[in-house]
Amino acid sequence: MSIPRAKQAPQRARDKSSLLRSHPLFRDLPGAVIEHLGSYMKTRRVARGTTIFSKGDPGSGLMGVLAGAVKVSVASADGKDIVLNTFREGDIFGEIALLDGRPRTADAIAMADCELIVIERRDFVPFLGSHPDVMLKFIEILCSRLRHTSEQVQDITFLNLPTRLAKTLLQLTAGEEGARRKAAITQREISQMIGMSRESTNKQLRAWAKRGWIRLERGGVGVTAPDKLAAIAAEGFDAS
Amino acid sequence: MSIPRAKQAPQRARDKSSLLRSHPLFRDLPGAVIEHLGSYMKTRRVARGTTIFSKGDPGSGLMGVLAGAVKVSVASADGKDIVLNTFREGDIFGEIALLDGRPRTADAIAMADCELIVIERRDFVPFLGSHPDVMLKFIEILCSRLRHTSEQVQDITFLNLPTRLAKTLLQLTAGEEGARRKAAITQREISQMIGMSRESTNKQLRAWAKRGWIRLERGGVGVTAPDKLAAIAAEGFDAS
DNA sequence: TTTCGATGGTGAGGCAGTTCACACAGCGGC
DNA sequence: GCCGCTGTGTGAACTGCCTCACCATCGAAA
Repeated sequence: MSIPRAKQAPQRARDKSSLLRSHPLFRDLPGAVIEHLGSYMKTRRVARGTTIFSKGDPGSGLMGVLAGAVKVSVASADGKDIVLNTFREGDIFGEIALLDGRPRTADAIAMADCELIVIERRDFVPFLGSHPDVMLKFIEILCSRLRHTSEQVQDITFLNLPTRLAKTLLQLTAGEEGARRKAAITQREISQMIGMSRESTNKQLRAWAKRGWIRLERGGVGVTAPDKLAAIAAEGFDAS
Repeated sequence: MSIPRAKQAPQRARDKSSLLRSHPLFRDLPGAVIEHLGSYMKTRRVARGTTIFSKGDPGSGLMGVLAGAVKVSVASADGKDIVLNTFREGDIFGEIALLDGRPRTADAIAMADCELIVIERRDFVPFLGSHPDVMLKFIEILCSRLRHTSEQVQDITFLNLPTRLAKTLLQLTAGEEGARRKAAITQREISQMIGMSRESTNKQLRAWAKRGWIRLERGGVGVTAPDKLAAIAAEGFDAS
């Protein structure tokens, strides 16, 4: 049984201004300002696999995820890929190019059918200049991104395959409980998130599946023994 | 012949308010504001090897380098170290904990005898709130940090030892020309910057020294053929 | 229905880099 | 002038992960 993907109509697609009102970035703003911003926003639907922006593009705007999931990754000369970050419903991304106006340094690709909002830099920057409180929120976001990326550097240099894989599986399925604890993602994408080869990743996944710690389906993974994975993620015990 | 280190009196130590006036972060501010900030600033001298702050510390302030050099690194459980960033004269660091008020996520260690300035968070945050232009500068800094750390992730996952080493040597000695092109740094520190073992790093360095591309001294490296290293850094050619 | 691309599964063999175990030289302190 | 620490140099053995070369299966498109 394979994991179903949102196809035509992404589920739980939320309204544009609903995202604005509920998002921590804008929650505290007066309604008139939200209206103002909303008028500058466009929405964009993209199918799974679509490239939303590419490395080297002039970084023109801020993106928000109304529905679906997006990965930000870079490709090496010889075809390898590494995922730098993933975003899902309610998240905002592409803020770096928005803020400093320099070209994008990575690709953004839809991991599922998505509905996105886009705010152009030329519309947003003037607004930002007159809203220091929003600037502060962006500073917070940038700080948390920096902490995240630093952690990724540490993980890559200090942890081995099983540890990184366990950690990533737990993150991917965080927030769900029991049998619902699953993620719709291909094994190739998982391998790119942990920076290992697809084959090695597959072998480790199978080993855990054999023990009943996870369930493998086409296009998805279910975590059945999060405690076992947590032990590996925390201690670095192998147990492959 | 070993590379001399600044001992008692760090060379070219600049005045506190001179740093402020000339630093891009504050350059455009009115003199009165600079005076105001200067009154909140303390200076701190630390010897090579001193821990300036540690992972887990409450992140209390912003640091600036008047003279010397600082590395920001993290240690793994089993004693390995990885350097996340290095700072030298005129640089500012520790801004993440300053801005979001969360604990430090890495250690800062003096790579040479240093003279630092410190501004406490409780003094700086109110100032920041009333100076949106300075907030914008910090946003720029954070963006460039993020780009730097992302590049580190890519380097670690895509490049091999010789390539990373060549790249790092060029960065370390950038700005100098000809025979002056050298860096005062131990091989252990280099190995921690590129995330490889000290032994492997040493072997690669020796191989290049034998070809006359670099000169090895106790506590330092001189680059004599930057073009050769650049070729390796760019193309990924080994030539070990 | 056939075909084809994307995904998942698996073993054999190779290699880059680690780990370990040294040895030796400079430099500061006493 | 000795001692001990830090920095460097080097080889042998080991190993985690990659690469390569397949095959099987599924789903969608033709």
